[in-house]
Amino acid sequence: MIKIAIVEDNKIFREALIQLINAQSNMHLVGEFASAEYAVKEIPHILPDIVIADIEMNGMNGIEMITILKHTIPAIEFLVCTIHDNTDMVFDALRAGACGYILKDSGSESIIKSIIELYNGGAPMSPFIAKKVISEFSRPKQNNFHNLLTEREIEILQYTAKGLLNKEIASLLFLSNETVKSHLRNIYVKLQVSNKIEALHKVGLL
Amino acid sequence: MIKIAIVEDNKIFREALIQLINAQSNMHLVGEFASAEYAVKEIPHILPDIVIADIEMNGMNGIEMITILKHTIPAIEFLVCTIHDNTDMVFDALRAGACGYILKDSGSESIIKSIIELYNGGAPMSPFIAKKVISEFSRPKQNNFHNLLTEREIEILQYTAKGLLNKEIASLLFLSNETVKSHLRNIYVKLQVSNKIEALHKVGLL
DNA sequence: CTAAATCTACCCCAAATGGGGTATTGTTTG
DNA sequence: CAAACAATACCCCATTTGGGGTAGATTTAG
Repeated sequence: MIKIAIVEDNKIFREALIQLINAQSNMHLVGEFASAEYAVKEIPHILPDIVIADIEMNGMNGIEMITILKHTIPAIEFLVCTIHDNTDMVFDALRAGACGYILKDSGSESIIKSIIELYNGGAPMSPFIAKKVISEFSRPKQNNFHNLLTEREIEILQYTAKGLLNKEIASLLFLSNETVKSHLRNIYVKLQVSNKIEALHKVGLL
Repeated sequence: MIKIAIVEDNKIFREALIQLINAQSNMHLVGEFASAEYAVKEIPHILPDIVIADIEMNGMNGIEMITILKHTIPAIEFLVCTIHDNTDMVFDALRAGACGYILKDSGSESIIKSIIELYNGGAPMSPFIAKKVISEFSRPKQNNFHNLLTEREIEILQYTAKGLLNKEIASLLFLSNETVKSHLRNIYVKLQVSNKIEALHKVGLL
């Protein structure tokens, strides 16, 4: 029996979800909330296995709610169910601790399947969301600054990112410290920054 | 008609995959390779839509192969199909440019479904793999250094991570530069490092 | 071939950072 | 309450970094 709570401020969608859950023999609805504030207060007492959460809500949003609840009771799994597939929102939700992210237009069977997958330790996502998430890993590889920076400059930035001092990089590459410094200065001009950490930010190494 | 190539050094599994693909009306097998070296040479000429790749192979492994081919022809999508669900291997594959990662014991239907999902722009993964990937995003949140560093120290490290100078942090927080420096020195001692970038590494902000 | 870009390396100097102290003021906790 | 911790802020001094040049050697591109 999977204990489920729903946090959704849209009444129509909330009612639909409730009906859907109640129709399942292996699920039990233990709470329904129309606001994140209310959910944050009550969920610690009812301890559901899974919380189905909307993100865009009046007052406290779903991300903040997940952050708080996940911190209080890490065992609860969150299935974000929203109309938005905005990239930032997806990653904010995942960082907050959500393990599933599906879109509201997914259809009933899909939602049920997602709940079960989540309960079994999986991470259900819409294919489109999954692709976004996966792409995040290969993104840093094909970066854009390869046009701007030379091979040597990138090499030196990479060692810089590891926390090495200029002189350490210099001995590694059999260069003078001054040469490493020269490269760094050229990098700063190209990236329009003025220190190592800013440079690492620009090229996505930070 | 989905054009598929297979790279797999295990003959039995390769034959099984070939039979499976050939049995599908909407798929067309355009190449089968028993080694990554051979695949790297030939695949650029046959231009499949999807390459089903093993990772553990004699000679060049699947990761290197994907890295090379993805770099040459970014349009090809890779479905990694392996017996290993080792964390490092999964992330290496994703970083190399694979968009799907399923286990060999997934079953025929599951493999077919994954190919179709990949072809449609999704990112098919075994639930267990998906969970690993998703967890990677929330991992940095529940870090261990909250016991070691004070609130103020974490705050200062966070501004440091943004590339701010000590004096900029000082004015932001209405402190003296010397105070910021003091905090940083205490941080260095606690983390056993000796500069900002190393410190950011230790706490996972880099 | 000439021009541009890259890699190398030096100069000087100022600013920022790191490492060693010490000290005052609260706050927390055993 | 005393001890420990946290936050603030100063001292001195060495090292590192950043910003400005210049310049030779090589490689690349027009």
